[in-house]
Amino acid sequence: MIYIKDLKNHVGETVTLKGWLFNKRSSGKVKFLILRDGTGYLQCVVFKGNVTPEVFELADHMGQETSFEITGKIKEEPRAIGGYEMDAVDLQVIGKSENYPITPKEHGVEFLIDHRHLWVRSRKQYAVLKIRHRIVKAIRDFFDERDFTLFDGPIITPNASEGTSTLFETPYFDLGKAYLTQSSQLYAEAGAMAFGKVYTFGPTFRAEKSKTRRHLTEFWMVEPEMAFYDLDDDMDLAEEFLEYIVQTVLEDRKEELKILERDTTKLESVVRPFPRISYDDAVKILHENGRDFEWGDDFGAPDEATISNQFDRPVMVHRYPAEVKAFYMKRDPENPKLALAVDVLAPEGYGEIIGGSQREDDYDTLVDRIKEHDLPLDFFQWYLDLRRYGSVPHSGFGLGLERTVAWICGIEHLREAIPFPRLIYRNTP
RNA sequence: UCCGCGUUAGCUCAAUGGUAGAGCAUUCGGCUGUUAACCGAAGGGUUGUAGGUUCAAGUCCUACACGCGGAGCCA
Repeated sequence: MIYIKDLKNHVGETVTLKGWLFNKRSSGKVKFLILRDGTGYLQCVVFKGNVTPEVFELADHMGQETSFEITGKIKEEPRAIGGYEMDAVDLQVIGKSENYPITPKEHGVEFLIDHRHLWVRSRKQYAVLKIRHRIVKAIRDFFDERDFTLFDGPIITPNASEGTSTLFETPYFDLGKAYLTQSSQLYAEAGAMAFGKVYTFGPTFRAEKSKTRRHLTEFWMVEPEMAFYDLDDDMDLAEEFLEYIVQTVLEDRKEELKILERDTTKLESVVRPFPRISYDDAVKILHENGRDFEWGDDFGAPDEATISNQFDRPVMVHRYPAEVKAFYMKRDPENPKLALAVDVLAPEGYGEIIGGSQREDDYDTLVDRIKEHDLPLDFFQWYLDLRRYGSVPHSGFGLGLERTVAWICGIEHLREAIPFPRLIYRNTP
């Protein structure tokens, strides 16, 4: 099987390619069929004199997205998309396509999501999902090369790590209710005590009634967890990690970034060191920019945008008021009102892409925190075991895959960053 | 849950309260180098639903449904 991406090795040869009709133009006795095969696009030229009358007639009646097999000689052609072109001598339809809904003109969001199963064939969606795949591979490579062990958490969980209000619920045989995971972090902590450095990578589920371009009910998250790392070590890793992902995509997915018309200078500046500012500094920035903000609150989306707009690369905001953060985060020994937490805010208003912290490693303190948050102590006995048997300082963070994809691709909405988005009012197709 | 905007041809959108149109798609015709090709023609509508005001409603009013954007919450 020969694919379009490999045509540079077949110049001058007569080859047979298989794919779908992306677009078609004609001019009297010459027809241009744009073939799409999942690896690229190729303009196939059908001259009336080069093919049988039947084939020429057939070329005229193929609808958009018809699947077909075409044979012809490959030549270099700077005028054509991709730089190569085929002079066709034969053509065969594999599966016909009539009245394909997604035409080469503009469409609205609702229509496109209704046809998501077809929309992924479009050039821009194709580019986004190719980049998503490269990001996933970069994530795995990064941790694998640094001696992290993949240690996935369960999807079905018995309890909430931070309360049950935002969880999807499902009946579970005689045990009553179970929930879909909203984070594998607690399980990753168990892994870190076994393997030293681990990461989990999988889908997570949030039943939050968020109806914005930055939210999905099902999204993918990668969560590294490291024994003997403090908050500074955690931030060092997060910054190296983001630089690696962005620079890898810049290097490896130039073609796709071009299709997306991404301003790559905004990505080229994503190199270490990233600015690190405390929550207090961030509040100062908000006040200097005329925002009404009270110390102790968590940042809203417009606040995050104001902060991240001060910098040309991701900014790490650390040491948040403990009250707005999760129970498992360790307090700052120098100021017990603060949690040793860090959020990484992406540039260009893409918001929080990483949330992390140093974890509470003291048994008694953790028990107090669980009680303060009115969480059921019974459920956390296994988690407390990690503090009973050889507890160590440890840290980790979670990176939202779709937000990272959206940021790197420069797309408006998270729904385009995953093949089949799940939103509060949509679970089809 | 709250706030704002929207719903007209298969799609994207027009239409002072007065005969519902255009581009794309489709079908037919023309063109030997097109790049979202172009040119000509044809078909295609219970204007989201239910009421109301008016001589007259796509347009004004009310309710509902659905969609989009945002807030809160979060990755």
